[in-house]
Amino acid sequence: MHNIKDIRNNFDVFKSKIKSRNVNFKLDIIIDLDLKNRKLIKEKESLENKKKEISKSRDKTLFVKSKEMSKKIDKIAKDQLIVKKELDEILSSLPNLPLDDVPLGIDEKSNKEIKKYGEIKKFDFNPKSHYEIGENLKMLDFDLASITTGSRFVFVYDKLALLERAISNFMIDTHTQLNGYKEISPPLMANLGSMYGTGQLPKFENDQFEIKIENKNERKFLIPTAEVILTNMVKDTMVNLKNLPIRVVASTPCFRKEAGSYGKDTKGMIRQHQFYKVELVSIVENSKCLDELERMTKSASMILDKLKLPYRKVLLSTGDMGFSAEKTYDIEVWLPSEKKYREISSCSSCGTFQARRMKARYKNKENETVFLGTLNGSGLAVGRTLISIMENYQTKDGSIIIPEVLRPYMNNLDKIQKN
RNA sequence: GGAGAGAUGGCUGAGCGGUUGAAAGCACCGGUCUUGAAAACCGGCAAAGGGGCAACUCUUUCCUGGGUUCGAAUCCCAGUCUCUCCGCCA
Repeated sequence: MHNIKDIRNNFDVFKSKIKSRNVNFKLDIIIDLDLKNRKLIKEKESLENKKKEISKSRDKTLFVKSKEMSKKIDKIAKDQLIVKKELDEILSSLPNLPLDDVPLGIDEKSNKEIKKYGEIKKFDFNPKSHYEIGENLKMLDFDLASITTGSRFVFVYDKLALLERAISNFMIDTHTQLNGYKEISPPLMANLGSMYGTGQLPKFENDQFEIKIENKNERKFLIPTAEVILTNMVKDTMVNLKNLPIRVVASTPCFRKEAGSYGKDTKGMIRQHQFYKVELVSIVENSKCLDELERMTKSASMILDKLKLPYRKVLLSTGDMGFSAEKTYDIEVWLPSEKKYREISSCSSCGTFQARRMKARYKNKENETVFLGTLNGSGLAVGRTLISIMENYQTKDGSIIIPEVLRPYMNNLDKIQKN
């Protein structure tokens, strides 16, 4: 959520930053609404003040007048509320402002590669896609999932299911033991307030799976990412400075409608309605967001280092960033079958953007109440990690070598092969 | 699902129609003392919004939304959440 005062004082900067995010919305209306809003507030408050005086005087002869004023106040308050609501609706649907070092661009083509890591393996055969490998092993079944559930779901069997579980456990252990994150097993549903807090609502409602609930005052959603729940752990709270930074990690299923991506990645496990993801969330003093972003990105990429998978770090452009982000690094892993890097993690600093929506604050050293900084990142997407292991560690006969760091998590199994 | 109890500032907790934005304690910040710290003592300390260059000032807020009243944290109605007991159940 944007601060109207900041917008007012720096409208041109605000305008150009929002524009850089490919929002075409006539922003000038914000100024109009703000002016109108403040005018009505002024009117209302002056009447309220007079009314208060009457009440304080306890002068019975003025009581009638006071009653009239109440009616007037009600009317103005109603008008004011309409204006305020319109203003808030606009402000809450505008994305965060990108930091100055974020490359300008309309999509991923403008992303800036920071660095490549690891070595791309040369195969002496034509590497297969993960879904070919999985189906040959009879350990992935997309057809069955489409019968029981629908498209973009999958059954994972046997040793491949074990591998998926191992990946998740390995990641959590790494983050808790080496990177200072605390493990959480959170609810997998979020209420309206939480969805708003992290920025999934109101703008991206049609990407969310909503749970049907009898009580229509109550809305619940399956989490599209654990970020929603983990970040909202500080919603409406005043965090004690000495408890910062807060670093938490959770492995959860994530649910997304993937509306608008019809025909994209329809084959395989790349883009599913349900997938596991290990999520990192940091809650920090707002001045420390950028340091924390570097730290978080390192924590995430450490996983790929340990798995010995080739990847690259990319700085996203203004057009490719998520709604709440002010700066985002993507980590992209090499997929031999596609002969390109694919996103496996996205680490974002949201600055105070989410904290404003959540009313999540702390008292700084000067004893002022200020908004927290929030960051989130995948550490990593489990499904896509599974894919990348299958593809990068495949052998000519269709088996999969288990990366060494995962073997302790798989009863020391070193290879998955056809039964 | 049935029966009760509750929701007040960062926290604990008083207040139950009119100088109550709200006692007290804790926490926090500043100071005195101390070689330093602790303790003790003194002082400060809610948020959001409006107006003002500023000092400052005004409005709103005691779970949420309605209502009664000149006036509501306090009274009435509806809802949400939390806790306790009973039932059912992983």
